Amino acid sequence: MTAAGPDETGRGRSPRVVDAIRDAVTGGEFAPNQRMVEAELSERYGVNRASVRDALLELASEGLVERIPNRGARVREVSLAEAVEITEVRMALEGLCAAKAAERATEEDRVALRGIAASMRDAVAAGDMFGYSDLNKRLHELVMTISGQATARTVLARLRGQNVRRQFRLAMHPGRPAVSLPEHLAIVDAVCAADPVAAEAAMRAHLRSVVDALPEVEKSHPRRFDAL
Amino acid sequence: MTAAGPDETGRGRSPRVVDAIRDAVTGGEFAPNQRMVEAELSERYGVNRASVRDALLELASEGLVERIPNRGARVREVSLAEAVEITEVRMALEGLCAAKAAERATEEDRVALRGIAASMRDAVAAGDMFGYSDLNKRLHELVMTISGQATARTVLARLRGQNVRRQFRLAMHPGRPAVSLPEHLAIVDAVCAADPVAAEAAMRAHLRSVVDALPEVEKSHPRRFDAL
DNA sequence: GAGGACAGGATTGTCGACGATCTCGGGTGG
DNA sequence: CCACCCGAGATCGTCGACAATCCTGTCCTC
Repeated sequence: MTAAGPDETGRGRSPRVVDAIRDAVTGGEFAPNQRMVEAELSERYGVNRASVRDALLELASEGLVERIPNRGARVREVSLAEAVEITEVRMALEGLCAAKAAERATEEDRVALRGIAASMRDAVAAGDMFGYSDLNKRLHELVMTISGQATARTVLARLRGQNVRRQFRLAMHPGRPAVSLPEHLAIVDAVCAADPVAAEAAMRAHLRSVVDALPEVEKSHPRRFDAL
Repeated sequence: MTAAGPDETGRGRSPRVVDAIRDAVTGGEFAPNQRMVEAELSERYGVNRASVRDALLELASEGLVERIPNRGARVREVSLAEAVEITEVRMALEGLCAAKAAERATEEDRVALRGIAASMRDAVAAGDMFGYSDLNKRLHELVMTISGQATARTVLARLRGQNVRRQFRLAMHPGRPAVSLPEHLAIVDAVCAADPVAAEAAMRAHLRSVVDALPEVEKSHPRRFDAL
């Protein structure tokens, strides 16, 4: 058994194709609902069609692409309703992780958490949206790491991939940091205070506010034409 | 949004091989840590090795088998610690579903829930462990269905596959129904009373008791020799 | 002109074979 | 006697080709 824990679902394989396509999808190089023809991807990435096929299988199980039996794969369109569902699942799971993290955090963990909190304050003060978005991700990941919940971590990693773009747009939404910063600070405070109940409540409150904000950013950000 | 919900992660493909192997694994035809050589499975199920390969990829992403890059796949051994983690995740997620179900349940749903509750009482009174185990599964699934949370449902379905056998052993544990029956009835009552807070609390209390019971059944049930 | 059948093209699903990588055993030198 | 090297065996990863399936546009019939 390794030291860190088995969060990598042992799939090994050739990591390059599946990761390349995953990055392309999450990075927005493929539009939602765009067809992903195996032969095209095969040529684009310079690998065999079977490898592309395996990669698409993997991405389908991650929920990033959608496969229809004899009709091929396409980028999965995550509707607003699904984004809300996913965030509600995050609420439940990250709430659990926050509680566990409050129970298990070492002094070293607390230092790291407070460091992120301080950086967040600075980023918001400096108007550094991009930096704040990155810190946001790091904070949530650190809480999961401290919690030691490998299962929840794996599930959450999978779900996060499905709406990274929406999360990013939310982070860039004007006025959003003013709301989320105190929520993040409350999470850090509760975990550092070793108060599981408060930590879970703070995390759930934060993600509840994300749920409430999702329709807002949806309205202001015009949808790409997603006909058919 | 569709009516029933898109819980089938669009993987399509040839369902037969992957389902056959999945059933074999969850049914205990393969011992934990047993090697699963692609060529052997290929012959056993009368399909090509590539199909077996795809199936193993799928099962690896479901957490049922473990794949090591150039060394093949084997049945994943779910440790007690992992089973606890999985149940804790279920606690968080099914708690969410119970709350949502309490908000959304129709009169028809309530009738179905009370029907299961009554059948559970009868099964326990008659000492029908097997029937009770089946009703247990149906109750949890019905709550998920009523909740309308397709995302949580998909995640939970995946997790359940990883410790069906342990769940079954737990249900068969002597004295267990006496503990779990009132918990199940409390869940049904709270959902039927349209009380989300109580429903979530009841579900979480139930799965907390499952977490607490896991080490017990582990002790009384001798582990199969899992060397190496 | 409308509806249905049919052929054409495109795409996926399946197959057998080749090459790459890893593990395990025997042999050799210190 | 132990450590290292190396070849054999086994298994996985990759490849190109064939067959099955599905969608699209066209043609025929009413």
